[in-house]
Amino acid sequence: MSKKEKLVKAITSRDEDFSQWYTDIVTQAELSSYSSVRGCMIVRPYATALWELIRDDLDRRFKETGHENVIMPLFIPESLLQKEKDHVDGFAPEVAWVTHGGDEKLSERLCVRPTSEVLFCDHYSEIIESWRDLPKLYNQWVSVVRWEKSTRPFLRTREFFWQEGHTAHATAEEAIKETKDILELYADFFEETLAIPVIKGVKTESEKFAGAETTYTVESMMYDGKALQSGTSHYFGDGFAKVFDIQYTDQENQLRYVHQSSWGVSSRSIGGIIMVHGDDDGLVLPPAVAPIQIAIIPVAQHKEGVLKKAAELYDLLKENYRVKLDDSDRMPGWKFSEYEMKGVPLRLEIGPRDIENNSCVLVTRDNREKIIVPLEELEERIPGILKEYRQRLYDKAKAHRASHSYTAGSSEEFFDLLENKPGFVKGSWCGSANCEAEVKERTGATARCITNDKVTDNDVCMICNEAATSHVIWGKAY
RNA sequence: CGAGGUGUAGCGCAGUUGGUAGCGCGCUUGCUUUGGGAGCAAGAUGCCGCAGGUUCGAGUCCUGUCACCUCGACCA
Repeated sequence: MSKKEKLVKAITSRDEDFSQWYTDIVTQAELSSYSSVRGCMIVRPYATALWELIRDDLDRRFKETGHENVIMPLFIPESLLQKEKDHVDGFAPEVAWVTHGGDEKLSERLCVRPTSEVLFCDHYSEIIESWRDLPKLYNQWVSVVRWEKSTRPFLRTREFFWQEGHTAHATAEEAIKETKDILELYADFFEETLAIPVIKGVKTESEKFAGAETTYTVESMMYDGKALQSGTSHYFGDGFAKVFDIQYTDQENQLRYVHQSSWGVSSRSIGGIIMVHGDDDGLVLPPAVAPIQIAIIPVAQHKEGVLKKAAELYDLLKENYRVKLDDSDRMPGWKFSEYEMKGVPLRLEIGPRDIENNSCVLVTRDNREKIIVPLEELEERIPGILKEYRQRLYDKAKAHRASHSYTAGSSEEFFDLLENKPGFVKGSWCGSANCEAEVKERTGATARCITNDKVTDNDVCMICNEAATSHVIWGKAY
């Protein structure tokens, strides 16, 4: 079989039809299934394992930085949701309502949480009294519901899984520091753990979270050049505190409002992993979150000693890695394709020839390079091989982003790039919502984030030609 | 929620002017195979999305409805 020929015919080529490719991966790699509830997905065991690893990594980071997990109710009374105007305006159109308990109509309808700011605020108003109670660094791992019109597995579903951190601080400075620290935490998580390069920045007024003063974001670029908002961290100032009356007494016996932040990363990140790293043979998973890191495939397993040796290697490696020994009666070639489809970083082949040479064959998922390793070197070689593998994923994604990123020097160039080149376009902006809306109308692209690049006197708005106040990354988004 | 498309076996599909259900893959069992999705043989699997209607007779025609897909609008 030629190298160029697609090994797995079941997957549509990425370049031919990207969204069909995405759907194929999701079903073929057994990540999710459609459920009987429209817009909600079944997260299958493989994707659940992936999500658990993502969760564990983030959770460890949160706990290392002093955060505590809590669990808030699934429901929000309508009156509570109504309290903060911007917030309710932002979410009301897409909330699901519970109106009955059994046969009885509820005196007040309950919404299924689309996010939990108001629940945390309500709770904080009761438990915070003194400066000694601060800061409160809470997080929860839950699912939320937003009644989306059109849905796609992992990227947009009516119920999705996430963590939402909600913190309360004595001062604005402290809350802003928290907001930014979390942004850094998220960036590091995406880059190190998921090998996905991100751009950090601030959302524009029209793109920021409903009720926030400032929204920070990490944005990543998918293979098709579209952006995925991968994590957000919001600074609330004391806006919610004033509405929900969250006050504490400071060291001078003065009543003060707390300053708050909230931040979240969702199961959407799974969609990001698929669309950044995946290829025409299936998923490609970063080692840190791969449910199976090494797949051991015995070759000619009916021959004496093969399964025994494979089992020995399994026992050796399972101490430090998530290993799967596939001794099913499938053909070896079938197994190769199967674990490539599932994005397993490393395949270990062991057959009679290897046993004779006291070695085995390691194959890395991304480039399919075959490395023959003497068995006595196996344990010491694997960490380096996985490290280089992760680095290749990251470098490849970064190079792809670089080759699909542009800086517009003029208005014509700006609109031409956005209309004709998939990817990110950096362009200076005057700060007006009208100009932003015009870009969206003409090109479908939105302001992904404001960078902290310096603005000079020569920089003008790409839309209206007035003096620019910031540099913005523009792009079409999921 | 707008425009278009598709619903027939687990999956992908065929099914002619209306005449009573088929192919490929997968699944089960057995034998032979095993270094890139094996071969042969024997099996199993259907309220033709759902509800009405026309007809002696409907997968096929009509009406309604639901679901899914693609593209817009809205959004993590």
